[in-house]
Amino acid sequence: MIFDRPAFELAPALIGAVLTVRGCSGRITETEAYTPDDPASHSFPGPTKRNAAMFGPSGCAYVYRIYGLHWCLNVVAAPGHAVLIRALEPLHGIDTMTARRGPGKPLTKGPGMLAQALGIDQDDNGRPFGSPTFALTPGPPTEVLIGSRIGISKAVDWPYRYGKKGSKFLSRPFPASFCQKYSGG
DNA sequence: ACTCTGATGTACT
DNA sequence: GTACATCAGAGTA
Repeated sequence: MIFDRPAFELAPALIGAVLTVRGCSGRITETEAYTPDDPASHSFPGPTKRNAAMFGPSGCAYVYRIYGLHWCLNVVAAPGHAVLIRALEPLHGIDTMTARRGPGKPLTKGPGMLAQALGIDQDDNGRPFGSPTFALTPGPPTEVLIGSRIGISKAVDWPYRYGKKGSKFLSRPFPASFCQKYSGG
């Protein structure tokens, strides 16, 4: 898995990859790309205390708090680039994830939900992927849908949202999207 | 199915 | 003071 490349290349390549966090894992079904020239990106103003991990080594986590309540998990790509993990298909540790989320609640169909399900918080900011307990492993080639990003107010039309075609584990459907096949790596 | 709104911390003007 | 890369619950239909 090559992390040191633009986020709009890493983001589709992560669709189908397996994310493992301390015994819980899931197949990535939805991502978004954020780049330094993107007004919606935390890296747009340049390095700050919050976004420091985005300018650190590739292949590490960038974790931030959103709306005072939730954590969001990104994968650092090239410097100033990051990929937001927005949804997963749960694979292992489902009982643990259910305990963290609460019975009957969706586990991982949104960035805040999956961070809670996986137990992600501030302590994971800057942590490198590549240990047995914190890993990102490539998946098979996958058909990837492309659309515009969710929950932002700037650069609304940039086609930087990516999803696994046909997946039921998406935060929202992809309306009338492009579809392209990516090799999972 | 949908729309509306409250909750809450932090970075920024 | 304002703006968030959000979610859950209540209300309407």
